[in-house]
Amino acid sequence: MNLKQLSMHLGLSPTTVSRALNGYPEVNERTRLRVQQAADQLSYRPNSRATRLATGRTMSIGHILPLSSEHEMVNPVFSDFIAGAGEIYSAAGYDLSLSVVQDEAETEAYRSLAAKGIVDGVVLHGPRVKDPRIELLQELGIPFVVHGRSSEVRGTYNWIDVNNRRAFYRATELLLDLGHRRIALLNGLLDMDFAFRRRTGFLEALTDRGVTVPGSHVTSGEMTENYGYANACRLLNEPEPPTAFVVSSIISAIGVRRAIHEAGLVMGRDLSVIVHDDDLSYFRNDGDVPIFTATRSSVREAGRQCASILLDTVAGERAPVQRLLEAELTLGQSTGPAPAMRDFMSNG
Amino acid sequence: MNLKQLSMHLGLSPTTVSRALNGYPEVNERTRLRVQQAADQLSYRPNSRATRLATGRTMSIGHILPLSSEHEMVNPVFSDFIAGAGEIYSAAGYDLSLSVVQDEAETEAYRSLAAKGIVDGVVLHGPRVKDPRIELLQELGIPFVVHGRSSEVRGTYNWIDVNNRRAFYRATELLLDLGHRRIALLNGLLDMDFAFRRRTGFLEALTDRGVTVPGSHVTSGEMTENYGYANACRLLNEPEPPTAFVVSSIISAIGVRRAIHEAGLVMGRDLSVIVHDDDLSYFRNDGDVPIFTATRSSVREAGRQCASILLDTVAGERAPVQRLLEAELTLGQSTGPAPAMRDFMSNG
DNA sequence: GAAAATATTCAAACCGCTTTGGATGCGGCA
DNA sequence: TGCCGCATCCAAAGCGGTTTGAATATTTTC
Repeated sequence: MNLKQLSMHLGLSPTTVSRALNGYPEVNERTRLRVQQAADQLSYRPNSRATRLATGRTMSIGHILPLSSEHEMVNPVFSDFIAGAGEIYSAAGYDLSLSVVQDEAETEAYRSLAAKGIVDGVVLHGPRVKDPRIELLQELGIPFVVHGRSSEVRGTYNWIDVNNRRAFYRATELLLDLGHRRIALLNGLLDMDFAFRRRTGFLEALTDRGVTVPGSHVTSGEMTENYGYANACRLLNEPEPPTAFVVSSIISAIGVRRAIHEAGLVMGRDLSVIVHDDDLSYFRNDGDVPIFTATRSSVREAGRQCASILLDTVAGERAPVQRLLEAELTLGQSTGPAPAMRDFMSNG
Repeated sequence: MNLKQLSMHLGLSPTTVSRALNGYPEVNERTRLRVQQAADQLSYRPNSRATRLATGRTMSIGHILPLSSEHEMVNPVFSDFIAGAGEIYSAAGYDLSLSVVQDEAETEAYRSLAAKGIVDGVVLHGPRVKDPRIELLQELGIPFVVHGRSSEVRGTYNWIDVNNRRAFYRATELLLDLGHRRIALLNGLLDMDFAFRRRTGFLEALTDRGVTVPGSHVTSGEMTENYGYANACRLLNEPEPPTAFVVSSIISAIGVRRAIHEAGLVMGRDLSVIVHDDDLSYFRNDGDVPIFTATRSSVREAGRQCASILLDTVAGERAPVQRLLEAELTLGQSTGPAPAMRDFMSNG
């Protein structure tokens, strides 16, 4: 059932039927009703290939999921982000077009998305500290929004980010307040903007209190469980091991917990851990007292907000939106006073 | 730059240019070269909206990510699956169109995908024991492939599945061989086909050895970390707690491990755990001796295979493909002889 | 009651590509 | 020389919608 058939069936011109269904004012209300009913009954749905060609818009948003050839990890945050964004897209009648791309081909992927006209806008994931893709997208003139931002890129563009610096500043501060002085950071890859900012927050908090930590206590890598485990093991075996960890991902934190247990220690008593919690749906760090003390910010909500910003931009909204979400610092079971201080307190 | 402009620039007709670029034989080799070069140089890319309308094919595959309103979890396996499938799609020049849909709207989503012609084929995720979507897709006549299968749906269709029954049979068997008699199953939601089959395998192994377990030891739910934790806690507090767990997901198994630790017990000594390991990229259960003894089957590889089966089907391949992947049973640190047997052995 | 204004409908052009059904030109063959 | 076949190219008709510009009803206005 296509438009022509439907219009013949109704004894109307395609023009009128099209207008009736798309809510244009220049069609009689009674006619519109008749058309609407016939369309419902015959379950007519406009062929979107044709609509897209005619309107020049695709009603779909592109996401690029880069797969690094060296690091085999898929961003574990991706599916929850997509779930959030997808809600908004569906509600607005948009599709989501996902391209999985080897990262060396990413530039080409954007170029091609733009030129072939398969999307109306793009969400940029995992921005680097200096991310050339932003300028590329600007140059290509596609509406876009960045999930995160790129510290070393000038100019304004849409982005939405967690206040990573402040979150990690506060997390570190809390540990310092609890008496910890040897604090380690298990961070993401440093070329990622979020990791860079988290480290900045971490280091600033230490500096502001006049605390220094050895370089070996500040690590970065891909945030798998194994990464957390391996680094925690290494650090716990140092002559002067840290008494607290700040961990960039709950997944790595699980590895840290494993290392702590294996060392015969107790998390929250012998060692404190603060994680950044993206509020992933399969690992809810909630409950009466959450497992981990955490800086929490819902990645799903970020997805929702990204999507609506982008849809506004696609619809012609001019001024770029820059939105900084504050993470809440929630206390869980994984933090406590530094051992030394605890001894001091119980001795005194 | 569109086809018309390019053809004028070359002094050729659109027909010839189109044919030259698409490799049709009725164009002079010298001309083809000239066209090819001009296209490259001017970086002409056919507008895919137009191509899609003209050819009637979209070169894109649909995936539907159902979001349940009651269960808020996003399938944690999804992103790795997509990563695998996406590799194949990119290589074949296909896009991936993702719809995030509240599950009560899923039927409508398929209908609409088909009628509006936005995809050439569909991958069905998370099939139920009796899944009406399969018949729907057959009725709609869209090429599709199921990741998993639906036990109570007759007729043949493309599917690719892990041999869940056998995997769990073998896992249970191993535990029985190790002397365990009180074995609990922490399974996924029972209307999911994979969970149903896993339970079958589990129960069959017990029956074959004449072992019975109380109903409370066979649980099902959404496989979050909390689910594993809560149920393990409950079971460990029973008067006759299980000595071993079979767990359907590595994420839930992490919760189980947490419960075991909190109970002051040691996994692999006091309690054995076998998990099904989908080989997720952020939680590699490998290393010299993997953390968990596991039935392992890569979901990424399943994604690849699903994708190629579907592309073949879209290309006109007639016979439905049914492929059963065997999971490998890999020994890790989480299993050991049943405590009673250990005592027996050390006493003897 | 006629002219003007407004409401309603339609024919046809268009979006940018593919593809059908010729055209055109050229060499080979009888 | 005339005809045929082949290689090469092209005009035009789709694909199935939207949108412009104009035509036809229907009211409104005086």
